[in-house]
Amino acid sequence: MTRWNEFYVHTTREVPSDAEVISHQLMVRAGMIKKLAAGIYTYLPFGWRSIAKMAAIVRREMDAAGAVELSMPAIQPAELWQESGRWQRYGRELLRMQDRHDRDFCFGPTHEEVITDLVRRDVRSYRQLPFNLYQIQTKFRDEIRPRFGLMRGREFLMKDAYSFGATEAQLDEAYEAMRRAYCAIFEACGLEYTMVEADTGTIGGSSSHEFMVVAQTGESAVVSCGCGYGANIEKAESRLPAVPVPATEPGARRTVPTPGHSSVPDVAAFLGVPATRIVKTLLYETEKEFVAALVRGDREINEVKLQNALGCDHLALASEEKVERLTGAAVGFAGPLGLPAEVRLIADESVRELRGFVCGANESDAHLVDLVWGRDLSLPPVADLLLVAGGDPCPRCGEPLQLSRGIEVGHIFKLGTKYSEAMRCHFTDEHGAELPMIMGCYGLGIGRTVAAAIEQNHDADGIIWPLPLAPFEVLLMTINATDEATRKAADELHAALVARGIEVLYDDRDERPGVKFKDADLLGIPVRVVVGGKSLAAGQVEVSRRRDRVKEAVPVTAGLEAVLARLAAEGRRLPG
RNA sequence: CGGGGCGUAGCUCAGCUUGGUAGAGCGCACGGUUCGGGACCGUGAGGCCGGAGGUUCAAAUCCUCUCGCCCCGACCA
Repeated sequence: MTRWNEFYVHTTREVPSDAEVISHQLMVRAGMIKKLAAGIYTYLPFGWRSIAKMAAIVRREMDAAGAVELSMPAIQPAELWQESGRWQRYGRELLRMQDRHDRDFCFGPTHEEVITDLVRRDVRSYRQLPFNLYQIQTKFRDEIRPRFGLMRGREFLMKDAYSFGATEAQLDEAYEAMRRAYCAIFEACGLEYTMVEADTGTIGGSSSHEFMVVAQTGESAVVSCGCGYGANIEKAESRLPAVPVPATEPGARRTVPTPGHSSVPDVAAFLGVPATRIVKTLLYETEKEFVAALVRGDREINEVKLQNALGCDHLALASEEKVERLTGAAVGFAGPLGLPAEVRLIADESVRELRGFVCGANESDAHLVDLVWGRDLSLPPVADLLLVAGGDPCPRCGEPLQLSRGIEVGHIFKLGTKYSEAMRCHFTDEHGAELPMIMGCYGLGIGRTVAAAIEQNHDADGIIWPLPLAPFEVLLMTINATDEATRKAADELHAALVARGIEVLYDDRDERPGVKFKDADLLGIPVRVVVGGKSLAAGQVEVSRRRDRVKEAVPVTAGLEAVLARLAAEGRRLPG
């Protein structure tokens, strides 16, 4: 029984100036969330109901997949993080604090350390494996730049699960069960989503997939293909068609002046060669060394791939001063030939087949032309460093790849033994051998999924909730709350709906109809019932769905059935 | 961390250049007229102009410091 006047919901007409994306704007306007500090939000009652719905769906599917719920501490001692090595490596994103005894703690951004510590104390034998533990909990990651409301908050709700097994096969099974559970969850939410291959990054591990809700405002770029291939842009591969090499044998290497032409398009135009025959040289700095990465002139470097190929923790483009010191030239004239020995060279596949190519001369206002690998310089170690672009051929079938954007709402990982080895989480197998457990971890952003649902389901007037995530199923409103007949009819219908187990928000405010209609559209509750006014005088109530706004007047006595029919059309299964 | 911007009523913002009694719209309270798509009229409440220091007869306004927030970039499970 929820009457608007007794509930705590405050809608606004104006959008706060910091809300950029539609889901953030609508969540604030609909009174779902309120910002307390950068990236930190209160979930107001209307928003919390939706979060709770999401959490319930996640619990249902996780339980069905055989995972077991627990709840771990949000505050974690530094020792565990020092043991896994992440106290140093995690960086500023880890919110650290000290207690009164000056002991170090952090607010958990994730729980691999805690769960591994827990399990190693309890589990000894292969006969106690496998299992999968999960929690829904508040995490904190001190993001450099929180934005977009719940989409990229610092404090956020996440479901995280951790599987432990004795064998690779058990890991594969747990991973597959999670994959299926995630599909079931996002389908249950009524979301349009895709699963893509993802980079495993510094977490390591053999396999990883991300679940993306398709949205223009998504922060992640993904490529996909009709054949079923899909990957995060950080991971995406392609088979680039070879560039035709010139028919004539390249002449001897020469240095040519290219005054003021430092960018690839400039140089290409100035020299009259296609960008595909230029080798672009980018200087990076890692925690260990300087790196020159080579890529074909028309393409970009994928820095995630480069970082993986180099095996470094930090990677950044070298500063202008450092580039000038290393190359002895202004920025824009770097090349692989004649760099100091301290600079490590690495090349993308795209430059391997080039002959007679152009590159910077490591001399201001000059480029080298007619270079040939093996003749003028040796080909550096080659790796896949390519940033895939839309239209590139699919690595599986060769058809053009589609580039789109998505919101990462779930991420599943095969961790392997990274943490169990570092933290000695061992078990004894049937032969008496002591082995590290094989782990998987499976994250799902609760609040982010709700935000993504709004991003995907709204119109100019407000939210259009998919029923499973809707804070309420039915909005019942009176046209004239002070009219006795209206109040009586609405009260009765309200009671009838509640008796059927329907979640109703009863807007009984003494407000002008326009205000209540606008609020109803903004809140986006799937089914609306309007009682009062002319229709009630004719013995009718008006029933409609937020999704299509097709209004139908039905006799008061048929109001309940009309609402139930619309709920059924929204996918509600009704008891009895 | 680099660059840019903003802190004035609950919200959105003017006022600052050129120092001189604190403003508008929305929201809120009260009265009246209204009443099926964010009504209208009237009255009213509500501010240490983010904070600290300085200049000045006088500071929202000028100067210094500081805190918070936002945008772009770098970074990122």
